[in-house]
Amino acid sequence: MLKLFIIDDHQLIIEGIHSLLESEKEIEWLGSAKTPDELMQFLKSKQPDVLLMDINLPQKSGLDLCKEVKLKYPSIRIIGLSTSDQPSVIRRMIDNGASGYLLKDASKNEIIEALHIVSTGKTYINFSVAQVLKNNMPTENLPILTRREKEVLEHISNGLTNQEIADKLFLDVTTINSHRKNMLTKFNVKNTAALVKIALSNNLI
Amino acid sequence: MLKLFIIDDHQLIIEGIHSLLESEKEIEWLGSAKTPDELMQFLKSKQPDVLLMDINLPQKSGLDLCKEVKLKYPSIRIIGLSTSDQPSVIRRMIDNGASGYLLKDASKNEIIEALHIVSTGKTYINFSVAQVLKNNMPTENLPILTRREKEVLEHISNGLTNQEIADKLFLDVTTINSHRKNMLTKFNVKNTAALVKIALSNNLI
DNA sequence: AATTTTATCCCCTTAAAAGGGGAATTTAAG
DNA sequence: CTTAAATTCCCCTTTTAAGGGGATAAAATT
Repeated sequence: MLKLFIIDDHQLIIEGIHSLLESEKEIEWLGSAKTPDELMQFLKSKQPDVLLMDINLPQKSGLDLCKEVKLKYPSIRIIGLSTSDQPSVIRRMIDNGASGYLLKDASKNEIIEALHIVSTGKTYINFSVAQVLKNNMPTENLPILTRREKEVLEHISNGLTNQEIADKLFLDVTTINSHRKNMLTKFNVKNTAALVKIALSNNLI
Repeated sequence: MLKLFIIDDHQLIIEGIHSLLESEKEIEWLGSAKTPDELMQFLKSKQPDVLLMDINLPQKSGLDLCKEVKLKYPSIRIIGLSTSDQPSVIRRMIDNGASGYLLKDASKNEIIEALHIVSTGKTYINFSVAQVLKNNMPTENLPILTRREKEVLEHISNGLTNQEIADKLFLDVTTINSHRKNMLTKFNVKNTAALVKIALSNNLI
């Protein structure tokens, strides 16, 4: 009996997967959560064998949540679930302790297969996901934004100037300027417009 | 008996909804499509009463597809389905002939309710969608970018300076600067970072 | 045919960001 | 504990964008 729990902010997907797996005798549906808080609350009392996790959660990034869950409950296997097929995200998800990755265009059989493989401790990568990863092995090393940088970048993308951001965060203008320059260097771009574009199209903010 | 067809590029959602509605006796599942071509092919032979349509299709925008289907088969009721809750998209979807709109965080019951309401010719708007619309009634009229502006903005988002864009398009720097300033005015933002963000998150470039 | 939008070019001024350094303290990681 | 990374602050100069005007010709709409 494979105990399964799912976290996704979309009710439809939760119900859909539930309904899809209902007929599977060897899968036990432990329940679902729509927010990270709900999930962590549930895990206190009961732990699934496998956790299906949508990585595009509104409140918290799946990356962070994955790390958090793995830290507290190392025995839980996590399968990332998403529509996006950005290699960087997939790779980072695996780095953060996920045992597998499924795109939402997977079929019922693929999910079931993934659940079983993962529950035995192996890693499952969807075929199409594997393709994406393979084609991007050499390239695609996205810089990592620190917490502060992310915060600053968010304000930048909302049109605030260095001075305004500084006021808002109770910091010096030069500090904000430093962060800004650091990010430009990190991403190897030469102005804010390009920075915002890269960050947005990689879901970094 | 309500004949239902669904188009969505995600297998999981198709199967999920199918499984979800299987037990509903008054709903007849006609089938599903993953691409606009498949859909149009199917419609030649058979027409559903209600068509559930994901508006974030990779090939073609749901907006256009909706218009196309409605033109050829006016009797088919269309319900837009998406994760996004951008008021502009929802409104344009309705403008293009959709009879309803569901967010993917709707529940089973909401879907069933929507299907029935829509099939009688009425319009169904999800509660949360309605909220979004209401809060954006007066505002939310996205400016329209001209061909040239779009071209310039694309270069801006790639990090080119006015001078570089001017060189590339064989124009004067002041021209590019004019376009830039026009766009800032149009979108009511005060710098390029915010401009790029708005444009990207509304798929304008 | 008349009007509005688009696209182009021009002026000048100010504000802000980018570029190029350096350095001190926290905080996190090995 | 020791090292590395993150966060903070500072200097200075140059480049670029933003703000506030205006003008003209070509398209596109009405």
